[in-house]
Amino acid sequence: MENIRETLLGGQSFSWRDDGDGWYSAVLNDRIYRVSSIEDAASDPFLYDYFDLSYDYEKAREAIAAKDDILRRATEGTGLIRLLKQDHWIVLISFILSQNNNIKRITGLYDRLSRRYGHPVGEGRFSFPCVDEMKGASEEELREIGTGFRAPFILDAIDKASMLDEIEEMPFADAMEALQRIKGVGPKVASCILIFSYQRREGFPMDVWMKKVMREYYPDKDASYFHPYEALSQQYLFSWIRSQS
DNA sequence: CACCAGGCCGTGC
DNA sequence: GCACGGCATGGT
Repeated sequence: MENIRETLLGGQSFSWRDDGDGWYSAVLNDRIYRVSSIEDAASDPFLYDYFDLSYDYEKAREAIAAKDDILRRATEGTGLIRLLKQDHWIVLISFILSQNNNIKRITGLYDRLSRRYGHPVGEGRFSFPCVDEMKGASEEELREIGTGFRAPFILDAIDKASMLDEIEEMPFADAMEALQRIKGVGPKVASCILIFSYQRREGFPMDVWMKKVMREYYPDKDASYFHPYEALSQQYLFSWIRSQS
C-alpha cells in the first residue's frame, strides 16, 4: 500500500499540490502532471523514473522494519514511502529555502519564485524557473518575494549551478563537500539534495525533528546504524516523529 | 508577547 | 575544532 501523500507532500518535494479527492498535481518538465495513485506513474516514462518505480520499496521497508522496534513502529501503519528522483536545480533551491523554515512557507516561496521567474504552462500555473530564467534576479527582488536572509544564498546558487552535473560522478563525501561550497548549503541541506535528486541512499539529514528522534531513541548511534537504508529509514522516522506531535 | 520552522553563517574562543 | 547569537518571515 503506497502512501503517495507522504511521498509527495511530506517534505522531500515542494512541487506537488493537493487538488482534493486524493489527487495531486505538479508542474514539471514544462507541463502539468496529475496523479492519484502510483499506478498513474507506471504508464508515463517521465513519472516512471521520477517515482523510482524500478526500485523495490516494499522489500526495503521490510528490511528496515526488521531492524528494531522503533523502525517497526515507524514503518507500520503508514504506507510505502518512496524517494523521488527530482531535478537537481529545483531541489537545490527548495532546500536552500527550507532552512529555519516550515513546509507550508517553503511551498509558498516555491510558488512565488515560479510566478516571478518561471513561465506559464496553462491553467494559470507556472513552471519552476530554470537557472537561465533566474540569472537576472536581484537580492532586492528575492527579498520582496519573502525569501529573507536566504536571498543572497539563492544568488550564489545561480552562480554555481553549473557544477550540479559534475556532482553526479562524485563519491558521496566529495559530493557533500562540493554542495556545501554553495552559500546557505550545510550538511543537512546537502544530504537532502543528494537523496532527493541524486539517489544517494546513504544520506541521513539531521534536522530538528531527526535530532529529537536520535536523542530520544538512538542516543548512542549515528547514521551508519541504518546502513544500507540510511535515507529511507530517515524518511520513515521523520514522517513518524512529526505525526506523533 | 513569546516561540518555532526539514539550518547556516560569522565570530570568538 | 566547537559553542553561540543572529537571522526574514509567517504561523501558533
